Amino acid sequence: MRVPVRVIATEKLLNEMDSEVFDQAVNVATLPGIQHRSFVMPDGHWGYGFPIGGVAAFDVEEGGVISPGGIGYDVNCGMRVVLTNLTEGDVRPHIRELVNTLFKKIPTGVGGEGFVKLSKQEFGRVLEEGGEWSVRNGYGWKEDLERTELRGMADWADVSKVSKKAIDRGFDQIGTLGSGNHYLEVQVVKEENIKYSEVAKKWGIFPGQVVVMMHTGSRGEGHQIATDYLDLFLSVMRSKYGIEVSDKQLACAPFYSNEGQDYWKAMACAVNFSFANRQTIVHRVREAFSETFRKDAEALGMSQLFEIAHNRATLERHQVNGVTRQLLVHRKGATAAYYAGREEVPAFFRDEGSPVIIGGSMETGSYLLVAMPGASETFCSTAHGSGRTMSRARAKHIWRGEELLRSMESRGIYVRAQGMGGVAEEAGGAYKNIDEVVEATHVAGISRPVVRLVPLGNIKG
DNA sequence: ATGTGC
Repeated sequence: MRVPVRVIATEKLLNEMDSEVFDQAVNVATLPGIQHRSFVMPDGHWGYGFPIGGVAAFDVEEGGVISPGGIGYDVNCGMRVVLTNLTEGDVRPHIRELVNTLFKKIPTGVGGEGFVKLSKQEFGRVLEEGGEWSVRNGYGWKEDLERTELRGMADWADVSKVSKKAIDRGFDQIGTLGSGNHYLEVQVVKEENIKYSEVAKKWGIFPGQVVVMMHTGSRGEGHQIATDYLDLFLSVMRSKYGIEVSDKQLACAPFYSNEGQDYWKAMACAVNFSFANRQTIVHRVREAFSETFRKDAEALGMSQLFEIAHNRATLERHQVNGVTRQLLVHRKGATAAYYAGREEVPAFFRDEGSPVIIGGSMETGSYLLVAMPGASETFCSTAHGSGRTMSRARAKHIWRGEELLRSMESRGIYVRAQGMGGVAEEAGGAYKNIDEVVEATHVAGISRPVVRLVPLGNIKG
């Protein structure tokens, strides 16, 4: 091990973690160029190579590596929140119509095709321009970009580093949600769930308000790019760069190598795909609300609060032992928490720090938080979700999709899903207690809860 | 996560 491992958790969460998490965090701590600590966030669980909830930063000037396993197959998977000026009283009577309209307008499920029809050449521009492309083509508002990480565009993207296969998989998937734990949810702000009213008010959040949250990523595009470069790194890692790893799933290459740079530029294309994807979905969400409530999206106050990813590597400056270094921070199932004073904080949030979006299960709710200065310890990182407590197979054994839908509807949550198996897999009971995860990040001083959001309606794959 | 596994 080149650095120690640090797990951020309460005792209960620590006891719930599978033992593979610790083995994996130890493996990560052996990789070339790693700095300070190999971290696990409180929602950590077993993943491909690196744990989900893993954070590792590599000094790129000192032979530090880039590793697809530290980023995840779903490159730049992330969260976006759009506000409305509607209240629970406005929306509840129309929730079925609203959710059905959303379900019709936003394709869900594996292999779902979007409504955006493009030539493969034009698709290259999507991969290089991300959310900028979407907004320029009428999918979203210019000000959405001011409230998106990196302004919705990783500007180092180079489409020539992306395989034809990846292009073929991605070019018809813009504006699609996907499957698994990806979802789009209509949520409500209950007065008693506002935890930090000063910041909530500044962000335009009020008691009774309805907001929209989504969780999706780079679909087949990012998956293929990750697959392509995992293969490439495996073939050169030992022979060309002499890097020995304890687990093949930790395939990596020096950041400043031909292969490392090619993946860095291809990864940015997957990042841009996911920005364009979520941006285009926001456009459809506004259309669905407009149709249901017979008002323009502007009149419905549908401005974007924020969007932030939890599966990416980013070049950032951090202090290590009092020296500022250029680090490649890998966050896999970990949200960036840029506290006030960091250059990454968008202008609107400069005084309080960046929002953090932590998605929970469709039964239990989600959180908005704000980054805290203690995140300087974790390379500006915090948790990203609840974290599963059991396999999808086990969840399907315990719950029946149809039954769960009926039970949720009786509790005021209307869900539309592509398949009933997927519903059972995502049962609230298959996840850790999100309140506990959030509390662990607060106690650690890395992020502070602003509001807990509870579901009214949800669409999923 | 994924045109879901070999």
